[in-house]
Amino acid sequence: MDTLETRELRYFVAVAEELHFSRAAERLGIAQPPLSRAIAQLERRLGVTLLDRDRRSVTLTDAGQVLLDEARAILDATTAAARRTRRAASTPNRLALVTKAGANHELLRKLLDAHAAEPGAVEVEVLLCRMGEQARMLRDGRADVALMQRPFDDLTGLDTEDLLTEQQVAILPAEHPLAARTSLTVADVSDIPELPVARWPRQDGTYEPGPGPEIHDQSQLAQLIALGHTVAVLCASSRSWLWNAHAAVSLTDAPHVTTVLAWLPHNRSRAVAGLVRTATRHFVSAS
Amino acid sequence: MDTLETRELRYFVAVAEELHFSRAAERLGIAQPPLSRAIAQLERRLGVTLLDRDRRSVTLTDAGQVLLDEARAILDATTAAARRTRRAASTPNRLALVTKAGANHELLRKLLDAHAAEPGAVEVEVLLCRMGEQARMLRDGRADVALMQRPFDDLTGLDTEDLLTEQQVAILPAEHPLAARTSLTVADVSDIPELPVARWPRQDGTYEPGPGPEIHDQSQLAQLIALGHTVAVLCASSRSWLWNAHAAVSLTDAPHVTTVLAWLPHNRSRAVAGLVRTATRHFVSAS
DNA sequence: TGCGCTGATACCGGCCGGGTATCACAGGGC
DNA sequence: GCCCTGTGATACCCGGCCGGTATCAGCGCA
Repeated sequence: MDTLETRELRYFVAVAEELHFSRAAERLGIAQPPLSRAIAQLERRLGVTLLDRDRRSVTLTDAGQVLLDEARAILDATTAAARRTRRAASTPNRLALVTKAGANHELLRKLLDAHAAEPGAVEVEVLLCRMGEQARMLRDGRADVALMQRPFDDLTGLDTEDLLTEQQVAILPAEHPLAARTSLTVADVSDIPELPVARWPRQDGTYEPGPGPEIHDQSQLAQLIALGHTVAVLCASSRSWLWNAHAAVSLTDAPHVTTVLAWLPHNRSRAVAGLVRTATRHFVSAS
Repeated sequence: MDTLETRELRYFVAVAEELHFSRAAERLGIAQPPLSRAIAQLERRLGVTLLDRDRRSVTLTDAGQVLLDEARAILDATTAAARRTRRAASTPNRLALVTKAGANHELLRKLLDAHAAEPGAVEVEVLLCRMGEQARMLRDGRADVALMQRPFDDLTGLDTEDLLTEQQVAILPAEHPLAARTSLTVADVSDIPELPVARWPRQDGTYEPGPGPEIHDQSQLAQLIALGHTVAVLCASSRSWLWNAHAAVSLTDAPHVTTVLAWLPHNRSRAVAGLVRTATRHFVSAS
C-alpha cells in the first residue's frame, strides 16, 4: 500500500528535476518507456497524480512537489545509512568530527584532550571541510558530530550544545591605516572602497552579489587579506592563525559568535552521547 | 552500489528485531529461504556482516545496530512521505495542526484567528492527540505543525518557535484544605498522602513507578481530580477548563512552561512558513 | 501537411524474487 | 550414542516484473 521503493523514488526525483521523461531516463541510464511505466505505477499505487503532462510540457502538481521534497530527503538518508553502516563496520569505535578547515584550533584541541581523558573514550577522527559543508557531512553519514558557528551556519534540524561565545574581529592587511585602531565598528569596515569585504557562500553554495572576492576556505582568505585585496570579519579565535601581514581589530558592534557542537537529533549512538557529555561538562558548566 | 531498497530494509528490520529468520519471515508473510537470501545479498552489497549467526542464535553486529536505527528512520520517513503526498493531493492548501486534547484553548484560538486574518491564509485543520503524541504525528506525516510544551514534550529534532511562557499551578479538588491557600510549593503538593500526584506517559509510552494514577488525557485527569483521587501540576492556562469541583493554586517554585509551535525542520512548505511567520509576529514581537 | 519531438503503449526476453524441497548442523531427551 | 527437533543455508523452479526495442498518438512548427 504505502511501500515506496527507493528505485521508484530515484526515478521520480529524476523526472521531477528534469521535467522531461527522456532526459530523466538518460540520466538514470535506462530507456524512456520503463521510466514512464514506473512513474505511472507509482501514481497508481499512491492514487495521486504527481505530474501534469499536457502534451508539450511536464509540470509538478502540488502533491508532486511534496513527494519531491520527501523523496530527496529519503534518498539522502539512504545513502547516508549505507555510508554509516560501512563506517561502523570498517572503523568500529571511531567517531568522525568535522569542522571548518582552520577554525577554532584551541577549542577543538581542548575538546579532544578532554574527551581523550575520559575513561573508555573512543577514538576521534577529525575531518576538515569547506565553509558551511558540515551539515551536509553530518547528513550524508560521513561525520557523526560537527563544530559549527552560530549565526553563520544553518543549524536547522540539528541538535546542538553551545561551547564558546566570542566577539568578532576585523582582519585587515597589517599596513592598512585602520589596522592601527584599537577598535572598529561594522560600518567602519564594510565601506572601505579599496578593501571590499569578503563574501562567504550561502547554504546553496551561491554567493550574494558584491564587490568582494568569493571565499571558500580560510587559507585563500588569508592570502587575499595579506595581499591587501579584502577585509574579513571573523570570530576572535581567528587571531590564532594570523600571519605577520595580518592585523586583527575588535569590532564593538558586531554580533557575538557561538561555536557549537552539532549532531543529528536521531543519533542514538553511545559514542556521540559521550562526546557531547564531555563537551557539556567541560565548556558549559565551566563557564 | 549504495542503493538500499526499502524492501531490503523492511526485511532487515524484521530479522534484526526478531533475531530469528523463520519468525521474521512469518511476520513478513514470506518464506524463510528468500529472506535468508535477501539478507545475505544485502550484506554482500554493503560488504558488511550485519548479523552473527552462530548456529543456534542470531545477534546484531555493531554495524547491524547502526543500520537498524537508520533503517527504522528511513521506513518511517517512507510511510510519512506517502501519507503527506496523499494528503497534499486530497486536501490541497490545507494545514494540519495537532495539539494535546484540552490544552491551551485561548492560545490556539488567538493563533487561528490571527492566521485566518492574514491575506491568502490556508485552511487549518485542528487535530487532537494524546499526551506527547504530537512529535509522532509530525513525523509520520499526519500533521504539519504542532503545539507542544517545553519542558514536558521532547522537542529534539524539531524546529520550534516560542509562543507563550507561563507559570504552573496545582489543580486540586476544591474541597481539599490546600485549595484555600493563595500559593504553594512543589514540595507542598508532591507529598500529600491522600492525593498522589498524577503520572504522565514518558516518550516511550510507559509510566514511571509511583502511587498516582496513570493519565493519558485531560478529561480523565479532570475526572480523577474532581473525585479527589489525585492532584496535578499544569500550566496556568489550564484554569480555563477547570470545573467547579476543581481549584487552581499558583506554584511559586515550579519551572515555567513554554508553549511552542513545532514543525519538522526540513519542511519547506509555504503554508507552514506562513503560519510560523504569523505566530512569530503575533506572539513573539508582541511580548 | 509532413516532420520532429515527446510521452504512452505493445510486446518480448531475461533476471530476480519467492516458493518448495532438502541439507547441514547443533542440542536435547531417551 | 541415536534420533528427533529446530534452525539457517542451499538447490532448483517458476512467474512476474523490470528493462529493452518498436511503434503509436498528439501537438508544434515550418
